[in-house]
Amino acid sequence: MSPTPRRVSTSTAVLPADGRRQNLSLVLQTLRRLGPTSRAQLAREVGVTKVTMSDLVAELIGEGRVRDVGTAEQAGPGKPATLVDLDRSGLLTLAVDLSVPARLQAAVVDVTGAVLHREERAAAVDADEGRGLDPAVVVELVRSVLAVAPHPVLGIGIGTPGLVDPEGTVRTAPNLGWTDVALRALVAEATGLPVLVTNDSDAATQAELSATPGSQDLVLVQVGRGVGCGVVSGGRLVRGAHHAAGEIGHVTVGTDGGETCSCGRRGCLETWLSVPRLRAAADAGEDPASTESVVEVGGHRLAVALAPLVAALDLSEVVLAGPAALLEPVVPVVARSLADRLLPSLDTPLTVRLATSPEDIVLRGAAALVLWDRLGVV
Amino acid sequence: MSPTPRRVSTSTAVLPADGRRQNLSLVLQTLRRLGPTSRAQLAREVGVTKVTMSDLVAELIGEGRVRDVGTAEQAGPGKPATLVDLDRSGLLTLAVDLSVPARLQAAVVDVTGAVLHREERAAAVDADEGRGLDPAVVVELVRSVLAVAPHPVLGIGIGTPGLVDPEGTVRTAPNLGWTDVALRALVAEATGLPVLVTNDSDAATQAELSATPGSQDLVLVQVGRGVGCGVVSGGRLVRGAHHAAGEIGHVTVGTDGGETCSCGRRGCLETWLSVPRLRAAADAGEDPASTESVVEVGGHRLAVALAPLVAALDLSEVVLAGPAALLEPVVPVVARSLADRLLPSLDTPLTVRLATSPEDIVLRGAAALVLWDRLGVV
DNA sequence: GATCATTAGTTAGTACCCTTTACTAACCAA
DNA sequence: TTGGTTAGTAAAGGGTACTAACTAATGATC
Repeated sequence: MSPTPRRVSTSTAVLPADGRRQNLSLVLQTLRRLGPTSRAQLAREVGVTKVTMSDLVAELIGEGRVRDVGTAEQAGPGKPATLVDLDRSGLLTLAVDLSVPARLQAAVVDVTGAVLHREERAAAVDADEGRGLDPAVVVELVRSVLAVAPHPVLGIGIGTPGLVDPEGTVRTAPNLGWTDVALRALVAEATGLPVLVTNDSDAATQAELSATPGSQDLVLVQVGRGVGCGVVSGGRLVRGAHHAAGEIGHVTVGTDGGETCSCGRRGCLETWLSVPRLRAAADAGEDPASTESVVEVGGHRLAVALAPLVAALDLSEVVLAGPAALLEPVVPVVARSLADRLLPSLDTPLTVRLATSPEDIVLRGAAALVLWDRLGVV
Repeated sequence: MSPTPRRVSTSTAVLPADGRRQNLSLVLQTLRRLGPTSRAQLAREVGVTKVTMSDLVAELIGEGRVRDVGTAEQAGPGKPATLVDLDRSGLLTLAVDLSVPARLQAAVVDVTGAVLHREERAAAVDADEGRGLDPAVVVELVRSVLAVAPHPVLGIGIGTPGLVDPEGTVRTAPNLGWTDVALRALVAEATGLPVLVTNDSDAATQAELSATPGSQDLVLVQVGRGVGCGVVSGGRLVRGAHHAAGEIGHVTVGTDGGETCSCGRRGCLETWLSVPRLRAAADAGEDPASTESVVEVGGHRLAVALAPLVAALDLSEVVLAGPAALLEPVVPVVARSLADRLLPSLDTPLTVRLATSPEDIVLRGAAALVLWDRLGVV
């Protein structure tokens, strides 16, 4: 009766060529999802005719993005299918993780998220003494990895702490001692490649999103020296009015005071929960089950902060990322406190869990963002 | 260096006809934004050639959506423009507001949001006695207004309390005593028109969004018997994993207890802030400036709940909707408490304000949703 | 073993959408 | 009057995806 028309949100006109590119991206996404597939099957999945799909596939084969992988084993009557698949060796990206200054990383990542080659640098950053990270170190690291990359890479993705504007300029990054560093422009000029710069929490969230494609509404909380998060609503990563979405580390939590924070106020989320705090408690052999323990208090306060977010956005998942051993005992605390503070959901209940694979989560997310930007592949 | 390609998020193929429809919608949106405009100007705004724009406009004129409104006064050299504009009289919708059972409303609304004709019904609902609202009342009300509508209407938009699924079935609406009422199907069958059913807070948020098109990231908090909200992130209304986004009334606020709520738990947002509570305090002549006043406490608790949301989504506006006289003193309290609990923004600070025009906000929002669904006009 | 049904993929022709190019119409200014 | 500028239309062309009809290859059935 009211068939909601397929309509997109653009501010500019859609030309036939735009539709074509969209459909090409859709083919790549479908191949990534299904693996080797026949043209006929692809046509059914994407919703075009076999004729059009043959044409689309031919174009992608011509670009080297897709290749023929032989015929399928027979299953039922009819001509056996000739399968095509992503040319996975040709979809490499260079990913950079600046989230830990003492361990700057760059790596060649393939389309599955596997790290093929990695290099690291240690940078000594002391923001208090005005000694920030020299961007030239990043450029050198990128050049070094690029020199040994097996194929030309599709682009460069960089996950960095701090606030990043859409132009790829790092507006402020206290952890790196940066203010208004035009990182994208710098690396792009040095390499001549497309460069994407993103906040590290956003990159991690993108990695999680790629790993669990079913999730459309989740928050990923990254616990490190501080606390940041990435929010996915309706399958889209939230950017925010000032590109500062996810900055929850200095939100006051609770209505009963708290410790004084480095920002000068009291009761910030970071004063309740952080890796240094959890590690100190673990090293001291504190009992995590005790009601007053760091794990108990930190998980509870995180839930207090997340509850309004979960309710207002109707999220289905809360994901914790960071040192797995330290965070694992926090998960049930958060789950319990959230359940205490929210109306139970009618359908599937809220899931609270650790990130599926915390290793290299920023690197993989940065790579995924490049793939998405260049190919429309998630 | 990295020109992010125009790409849309669909799961199905984009055909040229889809692009055409998108472009037609874009013309209507642009006309709504600019008012009477020449074809040449439209072509520049939308990003197609004059030729294509003439064709698009001709099609819209043929459909009766757009009409010629004479030539412009001369301004500079060249042939004077022949202006076209939305045929505003032909873009009527029927909007229904079920948010207050004692005052069910239906109205004919034009494209500017003006209410042309209105009817009301009073329904006595007592959920505790199992006496819910008879959906036939809604159907009768719609029929009655439809009978006197000056033109055929584009569609019917209904704002209702409760949880609404994408099929237009009201899953649960305690205020109406409803469970699984297939409202869309009922009204559509009775009228033969396209029907859209939405949560009332979402409709209100849509109305606010239409009124202030610049805002892309905001939360609208509707305070009534309970508290609900609508969240807009990146210009899109958030739906949530279970179509239950915005249900913040029963989130526990604070870490220091609170009154017992109708839901059985303690410290829910609704126990701190609601219209009955504010009205009782106002009637009792309580001093709103007192630290312990209902206004002070309610505003503070709302800020406690909103702070993590504002930070995580990097919202730029918090809008309060409801009885203006009661809410007006709450605004500065919320603003102050939010500022206390958040890091100050680098750029434009957070705005806290009342809804631009609280009258008929649900009706206008429901109408806006119909326009959006049918025409792609915001 | 021949025929039929079924499925994969291609070829040929068609319809639609937007563009480029070229034109007319209408106005101002010198 | 002539030149310049802008609005709008006409005709032709290229890109995109469609339908219809075909070939190819296989299993099932008689």
